[in-house]
Amino acid sequence: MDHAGSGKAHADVDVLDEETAARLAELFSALSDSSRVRILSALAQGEMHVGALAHVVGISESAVSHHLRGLRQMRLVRARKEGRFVFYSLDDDHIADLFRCGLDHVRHG
Amino acid sequence: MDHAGSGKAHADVDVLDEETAARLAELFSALSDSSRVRILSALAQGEMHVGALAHVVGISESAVSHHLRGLRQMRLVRARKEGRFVFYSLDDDHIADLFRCGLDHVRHG
DNA sequence: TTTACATATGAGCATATATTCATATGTTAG
DNA sequence: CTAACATATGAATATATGCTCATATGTAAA
Repeated sequence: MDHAGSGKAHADVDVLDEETAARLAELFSALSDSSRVRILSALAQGEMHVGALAHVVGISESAVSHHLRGLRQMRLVRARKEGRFVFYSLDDDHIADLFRCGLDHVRHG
Repeated sequence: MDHAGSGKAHADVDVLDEETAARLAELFSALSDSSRVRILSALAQGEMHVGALAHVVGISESAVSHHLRGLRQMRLVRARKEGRFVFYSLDDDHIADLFRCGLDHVRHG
């Protein structure tokens, strides 16, 4: 009996289950594009509206909006309407932590 | 004078420069696939050879090998040859940290 | 109202990526 | 040597992804 009908493929190693792995991959996937990374790095300094983000990051407002949609759906950013502007900010400090954690590895890894 | 000829697009917000952003995105990109996430979660428990990883993760040895190549190039995993086997392990503890950091967000985020 | 502005969104395209298959390389056993 | 095994790798394919363009929605000013 080398494996039972449980979720684990092998008794002696417990891999992340497929669902958790998929969600984790999805999270990292949200950070796997340089435009999104720059958007988030800008938002790490305070809220900013779409047009300003586009200007600062250097891509079109449409592209920014598309990215923000994904980031919103993953609850990485939060939107606040003010007149015809929509200000975005990081949803919580946890995001910035994850961000810094990656930066550490990139810089002196 | 709202902007000089420096690397920054706007004086009052410093976005990550494109190169650093690209490297950070590349790092997260390495973790943006559920198969790779499961491979790394397995290696977090100790070194393992390719065939075992394939069995545990549930994808072909070829697919595992392709993934490991990318992970090796990004210095996320390290290879050790022993006879005809090649044992892989996480390159450093920093990887596991980044991993846990993401898991925290997924679980109680 | 009309006009201009700010953002959102769907379609289309071009590129990237994950997997499979076939094959190559390298190792051990007979 | 040959044969079986373990891993690596290139090609091909299918799917995913990022961007642009056109357009839609919503807000504010004239």
